[in-house]
Amino acid sequence: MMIDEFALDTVDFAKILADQTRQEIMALCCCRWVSVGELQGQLGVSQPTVSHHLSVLRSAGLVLARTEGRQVFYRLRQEQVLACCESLADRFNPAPGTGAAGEK
Amino acid sequence: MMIDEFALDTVDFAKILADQTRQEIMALCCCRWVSVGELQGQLGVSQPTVSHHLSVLRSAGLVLARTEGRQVFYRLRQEQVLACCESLADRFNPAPGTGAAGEK
DNA sequence: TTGACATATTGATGGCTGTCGATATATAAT
DNA sequence: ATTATATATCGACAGCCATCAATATGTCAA
Repeated sequence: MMIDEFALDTVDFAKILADQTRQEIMALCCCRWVSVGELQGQLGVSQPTVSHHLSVLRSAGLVLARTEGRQVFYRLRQEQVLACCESLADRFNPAPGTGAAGEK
Repeated sequence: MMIDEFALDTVDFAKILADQTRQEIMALCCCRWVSVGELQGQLGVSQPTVSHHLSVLRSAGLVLARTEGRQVFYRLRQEQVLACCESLADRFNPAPGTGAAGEK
């Protein structure tokens, strides 16, 4: 149960988060569709840089993309992100409740 | 409320987690005191490397250190780690209830 | 088709950092 | 004091990656 297509490794997930610009992009497209242009406007970086980060996020399955006309809108896959955050937290939590039998 | 000495920035926190060896160290000293030597034994890296990572974790306030004789024992500050994980998750959660006034 | 606009890709570069060997520091034992 | 053990620090190096300028690709308008 609770197994999505493929979950991100906790280290890979952290590596993706380990960048200021990328976290800002994630926050900006959190609960709404945002175009690349608007992202570039908000952040202070070049357009190729924005595309690069979006490519990373897309490869990791952390954003969805929707093309409309000549622009592309992105949106954060919040469930995936939160699931990864939970995996992280779990790694540093003693696991008394894995669903197995002999609970303490 | 809920303001600890100083909380880690979400980006800085992610950067600290963005390394395989460091996450392993954190997991190894999660709920117990572990010496540098034992860490080195478990991981496949040199002793200076272990010390380096511990230094990073110590500077970030994510581990406690206790010297005993000639060895030093480290232990993860789980509360800090979990608090940072929560900060991360919060960043990608719409915040309808921050306690502030003008909710949407 | 031509031109304007939006995004993606390529290639190059500079900075950061994880790693190690060598060495320093500190403590315990003889 | 000397030696052995445990950890920390230093210096150097290699690999990774965020960034940009230039260019390619794709789409709409005229």
